[in-house]
Order: sequence, then structure tokens, then C-alpha cells
Amino acid sequence: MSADQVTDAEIDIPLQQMVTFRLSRIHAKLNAQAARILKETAGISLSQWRIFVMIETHGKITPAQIVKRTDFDKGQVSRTVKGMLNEGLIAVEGNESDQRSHTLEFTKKGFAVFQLARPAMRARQSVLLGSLTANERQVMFTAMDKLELAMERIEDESQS
Amino acid sequence: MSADQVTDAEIDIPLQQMVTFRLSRIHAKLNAQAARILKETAGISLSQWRIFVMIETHGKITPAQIVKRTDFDKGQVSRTVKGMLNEGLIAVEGNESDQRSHTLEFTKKGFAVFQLARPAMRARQSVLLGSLTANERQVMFTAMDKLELAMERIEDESQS
DNA sequence: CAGGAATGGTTGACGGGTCAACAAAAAAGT
DNA sequence: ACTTTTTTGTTGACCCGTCAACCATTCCTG
Repeated sequence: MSADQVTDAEIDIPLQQMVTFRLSRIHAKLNAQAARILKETAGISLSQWRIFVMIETHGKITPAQIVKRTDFDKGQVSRTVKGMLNEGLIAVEGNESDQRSHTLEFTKKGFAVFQLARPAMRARQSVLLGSLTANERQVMFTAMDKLELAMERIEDESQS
Repeated sequence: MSADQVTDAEIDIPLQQMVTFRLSRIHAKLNAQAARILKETAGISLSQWRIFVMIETHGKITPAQIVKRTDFDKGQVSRTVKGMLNEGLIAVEGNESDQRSHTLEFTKKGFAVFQLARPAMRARQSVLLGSLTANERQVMFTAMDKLELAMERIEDESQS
């Protein structure tokens, strides 16, 4: 279907859209699917899952560090953390040397909930990555790198 | 191709995120950038731009056709169209054989506005596509195809 | 042709993402 | 020491995307 869709029309203008359109559509679908799985398996939101993953892979971590590593919006992190605290999914530990900051960590309940979602999320990831050849994976990542760089270039140009 | 193969560690946890995280981040950046350019050059929103593009590439077109071709949300199309009508950017033409439906088309003003944004959007697209080699572009598209198929597979599995 | 199903479109509600303003604390400059 | 700047986090406002309920019209089927 998409094979015979690559026509002149697409290369000129519409294909123009194809990059952003398709990325946007895939993103939407991935999001919706992940959200559904998370809700069904663990009753958490995608934002909460992402916070969990950050805590899991980096150990104790502060909101600011999460923002730096992921580019998530700081307001959203703040609100998500607040919600997770209310639900007892994570705990905070004050920082002695900096009164503003606090590190996040799992509660027992939070870790249990996290693990409820993990198998399905892992399985999904395996299917997604497994659908691509090693070469396709690699090219896709370098392509994404290049796209991000190109975006920065556009940003710079339009400011000068 | 044997450059760096995807290792267990990558498939395991952190890279797990990589596919969705990175897609999501790129999507967000692309969106924000496009929205900014559109606002600056033509004073329109991304949704409005997308409707314009659909009208431009397919001639007179109905909201339902747009939804089918793009997977946009039907509610959002409805609202965007409503807004564009209020601003005089598009016009509707009733359909004789179907009282529910109407086709969309440019107004003079709408087409002028559309063309205000086009150069910058085209330039941007050139930079984006130009940052990738032909091979990278091609692989990326097939990869996106495969990802969408894989998603459907996941959907089917989790329902059975 | 009557009644139910499907289609086209509108609307309200809700959650998520983004942005800007702000307060508190810490770091840096003088 | 004191002022200024930067960092950390919270909050409110706003827009966008998604979902579900709903009406009107058209299609389909007995």
C-alpha cells in the first residue's frame, strides 16, 4: 500500500509532509497503545511510567535530572511526581546540601506496580524492535540523529 | 551492518525507551518548530496548515476524506474547519447527493495565507530531507511501515 | 417501504503537553 | 557582605489530541 503510494505527487509537496505526517502518526499510535497497555496492566499513565523508568535506570534521581536527560517539560514532571506521591507510588528524600531539591525513589507499592507493567511493555518493545533488521534499526537511529541536528540548523538560520 | 549490533542490554531496558522516547521527542520538536514557523509566517496553526495541504493536494475534499487519508481525529478536523470558515480561509460547497457532506476549498484569502507559509515550510522540509541520504530516507520509510505493522500485530495479540 | 446499520459531522469532556510567571534557594560576581 | 544571576520546583493558563455521546442523513436489507 505504501509502496505504490510513492508517486510524484508525494515527492513534491505531500511527501514533504510524509516525514512529519508519518512520524506524527506513528507517535500517536505508539502513545495510544502504550497508554492502553499501562492502564490495563498497572493502572498508570504514560507519564508515570516514564518517571518509573527514569528512577529504575538511574537509581535515585531528582526531577531536574530527569528534565535534563529527557527534555520532558518541567511542569509536567512536577505534576506527575505530585500525583505519584499522592498514590504512594514513589517517595522523596530531601537533599541536605540543597533545600530545593529532593531525590525520587520507588516505594514497595510503586515497584510492585511498575513490575506489573513491565512484561507487557518489554514484550511490546521486543516486537517493535524485532520487526526491524539490525541494519534498519541502526539506520533509523542515525537518521533520527541527523533529523534532530537538521532541526537545530533550521532554528539557527531562522533566528539570524 | 555488523557495525554495532543491538545488544541485549539495549533491548532490555533503556533502549527499550529509545525507540518511543526518541520518536516522541523528535515529534515534539518537529511540531513545535512547524507551529512556530506557521505562526510567524502566516499566523495559522499546524492543524490549519494540514487542512490546507490536504485541500491543495487533493483539490476539493470533504472532511471525511481527510480523516480517512490521514487518520486525523474527526472532531479536530471539524473544529479546525469551523475556525477556518470563521476566518474566511476556506469555503464550503454543499453536496447535492449527500446533505450531510460538504467539500472544502480555498478562498482567495486562504490561498494567499497558505502561500505565505509555503516557502519557509518547503525550505524546512528540504533541510530535513536533505540531511538524510537517499538510502537513509528509504530505509527510514520502510522501517516506519514495519513499525506500524508491528503495532497492529501487538494490538491483535493483546486482544486475543 | 420500514427499520436497523452505517456514515458524516458536531459537540463536550478530559488528559497531556507547552509556556510563562513565580517563589525559594543556591551560586556567582563585585 | 550584598547584589545579581542561575537553578529547582510549583502553579495557572491555554491549546491540542483523543474519546465518547449524539444528531442527521443515507444505505442496506428483509
